[in-house]
This record gives sequence, structure tokens and C-alpha cells, in this order.
Amino acid sequence: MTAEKKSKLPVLRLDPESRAPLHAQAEQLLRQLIRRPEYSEGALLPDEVSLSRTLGISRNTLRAALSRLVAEGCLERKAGIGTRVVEPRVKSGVGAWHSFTREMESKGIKVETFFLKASVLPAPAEVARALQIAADTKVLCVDRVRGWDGKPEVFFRSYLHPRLGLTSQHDFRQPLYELIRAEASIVADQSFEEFTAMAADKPMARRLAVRQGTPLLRRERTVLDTGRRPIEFALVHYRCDRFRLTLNLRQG
Amino acid sequence: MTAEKKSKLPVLRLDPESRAPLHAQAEQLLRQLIRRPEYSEGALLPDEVSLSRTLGISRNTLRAALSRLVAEGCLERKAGIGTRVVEPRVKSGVGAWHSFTREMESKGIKVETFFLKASVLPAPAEVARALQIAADTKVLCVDRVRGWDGKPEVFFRSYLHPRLGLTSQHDFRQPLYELIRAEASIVADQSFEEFTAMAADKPMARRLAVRQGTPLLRRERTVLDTGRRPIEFALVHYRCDRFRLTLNLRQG
DNA sequence: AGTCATTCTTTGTTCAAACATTCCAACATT
DNA sequence: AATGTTGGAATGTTTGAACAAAGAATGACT
Repeated sequence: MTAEKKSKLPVLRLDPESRAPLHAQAEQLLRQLIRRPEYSEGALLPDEVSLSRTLGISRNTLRAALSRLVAEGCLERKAGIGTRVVEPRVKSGVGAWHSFTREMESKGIKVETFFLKASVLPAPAEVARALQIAADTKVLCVDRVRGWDGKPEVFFRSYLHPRLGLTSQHDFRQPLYELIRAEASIVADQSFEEFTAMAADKPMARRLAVRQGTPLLRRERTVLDTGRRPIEFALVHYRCDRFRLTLNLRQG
Repeated sequence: MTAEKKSKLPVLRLDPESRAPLHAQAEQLLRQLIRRPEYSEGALLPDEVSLSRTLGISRNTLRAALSRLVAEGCLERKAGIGTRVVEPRVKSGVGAWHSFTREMESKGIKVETFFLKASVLPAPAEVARALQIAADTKVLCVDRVRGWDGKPEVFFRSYLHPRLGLTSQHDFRQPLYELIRAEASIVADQSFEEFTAMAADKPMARRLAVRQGTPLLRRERTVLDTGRRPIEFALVHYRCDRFRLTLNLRQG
């Protein structure tokens, strides 16, 4: 038996008096809906056909509202599965990196990955905390650079949990998550994230081919597996002049 | 006669071989299109009906692509006018604050503004640089708090250029840009911005009704007038638990 | 000349319908 | 038990159509 409960159809009613468009009203109702406790734990929403019938609007109109909530990071849709509320953690609005790569490619940008080096070293305190291991446990640290048109744009440093059994002998030119998936765990699309602004120090400036002191965006990211155990702690640095942060109101 | 040229229909062709959805392909083509010089200065795009015919897709499918570019800030649509390319300057991803207020209200959130205090003081170095005035020139500093449901969410500190002729006697409970507009300049929708993460110090914690040390988002914003002269330098502080930053690739 | 109503162009909204794709679960087969 | 197949349920894609609303241009009237 699954932990997923099929949710009963909630009572939702639009205001026929309002001059606001139906998709806007639906969006607002959905916002209220997913703030309710029964939806706050990543539960599945009713399917689109039922929901549109409940609201008395067409499926297209409902989907317009849903799409905006998805774009905002409040909801997540999967074909064949359903629509679920994204857990209100400190989560990326961007989603996992591999989906970002896909998104880039859909925009006609071919992302290239360069492997720099892999080394085994005692976990720094911050890394040990994120991976839930004892400090100074040996972890694998992989440095990579991504970019396009031959120019580096993003620097990745990944600390991988020892449980994965990866060594510096593996081929890190292929996508990291393929490697992890092949090796052991299933990567869950969950992560805790944090952004900070900083200036490029000397090694970082070299890696990204920018001048020292260039503004960078530092992103910390902890990726979990399906059992909610930490798999990877990543430090990612973006060039501020190539990436943009936008501010959104958080739900709930 | 207007400076607007009605643009000729550009030649755009989708790839019938591609397995990518039509709306994604259209989005990609539009991205290339608006990067061309004839569209880089805020020119009007061809109307939706013609464009959809040119692309060989339905108007609905085209609009899906357009809507994403609008949401991203690349395009701007107005009923009765058309769709124009947004100028690719270093511009807020959020747009001007008053539009954010409007957006909030469209979501059913009534934004309230509280005026705290206005004082005249010598410009700190950072402020002087942003406003392009000599250090220690007397400037007007206005502190305000915005929020909803009676709870403070955002703290604003605005330093206003002396050229505007505003004094602490003005009524700062009304929207600031109305005041500026009435007083002198025309506010251009242009700004330079920067985000930083920080922890709440004592006075900030009091203003936002949070505990000291709460993570905050600090936003610096310089607003220009139509003549590209600085009007306002604003320091805005958001509660990290209520607002979210998302990462986007910058256009251009 | 100025003002108002009309009309045209353009985006905004909404619907119904059909088919494709993805995933899961149940069943059948080895 | 392991594997393969199939069908159902969900989202994804796309179309055509009609009308609403906003803005600009036109023309009529004062």
C-alpha cells in the first residue's frame, strides 16, 4: 500500500460576480488550497479533469493557472503521475541541474562540461554537516566547469557521500547523476539550497576566466536520495553578469 | 508620423523533424528573432495572427511561447497595441516596485505601506557614488515598511537625489514615485540592482519584527530618470523566509 | 480647431475536443 | 521469482473558434 492518499475533491468556488479572469481566480483559489494542511506535505492534487469540473472551468483555463504556480515553484507536474505540492523547504526554484541543462538545450544552447580534477580529502566541517558524516571522514571532491561556446560560465565543486562508493578513478566527464544512479542510489529531486553573493578570489577567477574580484553568485546545494539521505553537497559559482537572480514571493 | 515601423514578417521556420513541442520551438525562434538588431530597440513584433500563420502553428501555441518570454521579462504585451521587445538593459528582473504591488493585488494580497521617518543627512560614500553627488552632500533619507495582513515584510530606505527638491515635509505615505513624478522628473523603468544575503542586526530586526540574526535579503537599487540621471538609491531588506530568489540565465 | 462616437487592429479569455506521452499497477509469461 | 505486456490514469500538446477588452485612428459634428 502506498502512503499517497488520493485526495478527495475539495470544495472550491469561483466568484461569478468578479471581473477578474477565471484563470486568475483559479490561481488564487489554488494558492489557498495548497496552503491547507492536507496539501502541505507534498500531496497530490486532484487530477486536472476533476479539478476543472469542480471549478466549473475548462481544463485549458485551469492549466493556465497551474502552469503559473509550476513556474513559480509551488507545484510540480509529472505526466502519468499528477500534480503535487512542492515541499515548502528552502528549495531551488531552478530544480535540479540536469533539468537546467535540458532547459538550456531547449533554448538552443549546447552546454559543455569540463572535468578539472577529483581528489579524496577529509571533509571540511560544513561538508560533514551537510552529508551527515563525522568531520574529517574522507570524501571524494570533484571539480568541474560548465559553459557554452567554449567559454566557462559555472564552476562546480561536488562533495560525494562515501556511501556511493565512488573513487577518483571513475569517469567524471559523463553526467554525475548517471554515475550515481548506476553506482547505488536513486537521486531524489530534492535539495536544500542557499545563495550568497561574493567576489571571485584568485583560484575561482582562474577557473571562470574572469578578473579577480568579479561578482559571483555562490550556491550551496545538498542533494538527497529517495530515502532522504544526503548524497552530494555541491558548491556552485555563477558569474553575476551571466546569471540573474529574481525575487519571488514564497508561498505559505 | 510615428517612429514605430510596422515590421515586415520575418522568415521563420520550425523543424518538422524535431521531436520538441511546437511551442518550445517557437520560443526558441522568438529568442533568436528578438536578438536581431531590428528588434533590439523595443520595436513591435508582428501581430500574433500573422506570426502564427508565418510559423504555421495556431495562435494558442504561439501565445504559450510568447507568455513565457513575457514572464521572463524579454517581451511586453499590451492589448490594442502589440508586443514589443523590452530593452535589454541591466534591468530589474522584478520590474519596478509599483508593478510588484499590482501583481500582489492581482493575487488577492493587499499591500500596506507604513511611513517610518524622513530625515536629511550627509550622503554616505556608497550613496554619494550611486547618486553621483559629492560625498557628504545633504540628501533626504526616507524609511518605510511594507507588508500585508498587518505584518511587516519589507523594509525600504530610500536616498533621494537633491535635484528632486523633496523635503522631509512632504507626505511620504503616498507612493514615492507619484511624488517624484509630480515634483520634477519622469521615472524611467531602469535600475541597477544587487542582492546580498545578510543577517538582521538589531534595528532591522525591530523594523521587520523578526529575531536578531534572522536571514535577510539585502537589495541595492539605483533608479534612473529618462535622462539616465540617478534619482533614488534604495536599500531594501526582505525576510528570506517570505521571499525567494531564483536563478535565471541573463538574456543577451 | 476641438470633441465625440465609430471602427479597426491587437491582445486577452475561454471553451471543447482530440491525440500523444509518461508512468504505474495489474496481469501474464518465462 | 524475474521479466514482459498491457491497460488505465494522468499530464502534455495542439488545434479552431468565438467573443471580450483595450487602444489608436478615423471621421462626423459642433
